Amino acid sequence: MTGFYLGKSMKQQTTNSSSDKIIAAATKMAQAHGYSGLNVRSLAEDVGIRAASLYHHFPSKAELAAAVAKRYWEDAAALLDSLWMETEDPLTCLRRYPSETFRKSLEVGNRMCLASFMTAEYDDLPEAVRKEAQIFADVNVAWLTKVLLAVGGMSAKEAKKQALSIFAAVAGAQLIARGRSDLALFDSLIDSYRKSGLLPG
Amino acid sequence: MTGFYLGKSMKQQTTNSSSDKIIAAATKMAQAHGYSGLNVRSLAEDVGIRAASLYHHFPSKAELAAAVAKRYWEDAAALLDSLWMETEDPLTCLRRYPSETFRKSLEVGNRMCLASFMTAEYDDLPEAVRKEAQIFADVNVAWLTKVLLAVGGMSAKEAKKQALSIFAAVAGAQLIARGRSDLALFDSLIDSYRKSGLLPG
DNA sequence: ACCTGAACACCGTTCAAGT
DNA sequence: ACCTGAACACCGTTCAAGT
Repeated sequence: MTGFYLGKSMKQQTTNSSSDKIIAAATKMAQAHGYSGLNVRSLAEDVGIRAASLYHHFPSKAELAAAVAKRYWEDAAALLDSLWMETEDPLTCLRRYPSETFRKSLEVGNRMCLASFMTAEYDDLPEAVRKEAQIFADVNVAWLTKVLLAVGGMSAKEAKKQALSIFAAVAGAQLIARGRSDLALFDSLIDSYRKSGLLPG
Repeated sequence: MTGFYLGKSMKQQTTNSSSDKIIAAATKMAQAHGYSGLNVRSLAEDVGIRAASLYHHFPSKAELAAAVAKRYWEDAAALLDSLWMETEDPLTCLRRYPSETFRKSLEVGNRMCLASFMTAEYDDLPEAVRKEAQIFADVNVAWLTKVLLAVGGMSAKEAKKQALSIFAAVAGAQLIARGRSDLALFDSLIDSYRKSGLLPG
C-alpha cells in the first residue's frame, strides 16, 4: 500500500516533527528495499542529517522500522475506515479495495506493500517490527470480513476465510505485477479474481 | 518452492562439484533471507571454505545468485514436467500444483519461493538475477496454461490469464502463511481458491 | 535537545601469495 | 586448480564531545 504513506497518522496531524519526516522517508525506502535494505546512512542523508543523529530520534533501526510499520497500518486503517464511511454499499467497497490500496503503491514508483515485503523478510525481522507488520494484515482482514458480512449470505467464519483469501490473492497480484513493472497486469489479475468469484461484484 | 532445491538440475546429475554444494547452500539461505540476506561469509562457512575462496567458483555474488535462480527454475520445470507426465488428468495436476510446489518450501523450515522473495527485492537485483527469477514465473505460468487448456472449455488467451491469476494467488497464499508460520492457513487459502472457482477442481 | 566525527565489528570484494 | 590473510570501502551502532 501507499498513497497514505506521505501523511502522518490521523492521531498526530497537529505535529510535524523531524521524527515524522524520518518516518516518511523510511517508509518510502522500506517499500522499495525492505527492512534489510533500509539504509541508515542514506536515510539520514535524505533527511539532511548525519547517520549518528538518527539515533537521537530512534534508539535503533529496529525501533525506527517498528514505528514505520505501526504508522503504516494506522494510515491503512484510517483509509479503509473512510472508504467504509463514505460508501454505504459493501460491494462498492470491495470493488474499490484493490485499487485504493495495493494498486496505489505500484502507481508510485512500482513500490510494494511494506507489510508484504516485511513478511518475506520474516526470519530477519526484530520482534517489534514483526508484530506491527502482522497487525497490518489483521487490519485488512478484519475490514474485509466486516464488509463481506455486510454483503450477506455467509457466516462469520466463512466471511473471515474469504477475507483472508482475498487479502492473500491481492497481495500476490501486487507482487507479480511489481516483478514485471506492469500495472495493467495487476488490473488483469484483479479482473480474473472477480470473474472467478473470489472477489464479489 | 522447494523440495527440489537440494538436487542439482536434471541436466547435470552426473557431476557433484563444490559449485553444486555452494548452490545448494545458497539456495536454502536465499529462500529464507533473500538476495540481500545471502551472506557470502556465512555461506562460505557452511561449505567449509573462506569467503575469498567462493570467488574462485563464482566471479561475484550476483553471478552466484543468478546461477542459484537458474538452477531453481530448471528444477521447478523438471518437477512440473514429471507431474504432467505421470498424471494424464489435468484436473489432478491442478489439484496437486499448490501442494507439490509452494507448500513444500513452507514445510521445510517455513521457507519461501526463491523467486517470490527476489521479486520483492526487484529494485536491488542485478540484471542477471532478475532475468532468471522472471523465468521461474514464466515456467509456472506456461505449465498452468498448458494444463488449463487440457481441461478445455477456454481459449488460449483465457487460459493464460487464469494461469497468471492462479500463480499470483498461490504465491500470495504462501507469503501470508509464511508470515504466520501456519501451514494450515496455506491449506485453508488454497481451499478457498478452489471453492470460489479460481482453482478448478 | 539535537548534532557530529571517530571508532567498532561487520559486509562484499580484490589481490598478492601460497599449495 | 584451488585456497587464503590482509586490505578496501561499506554497513549499523556507540560514544564522547560539541552547540
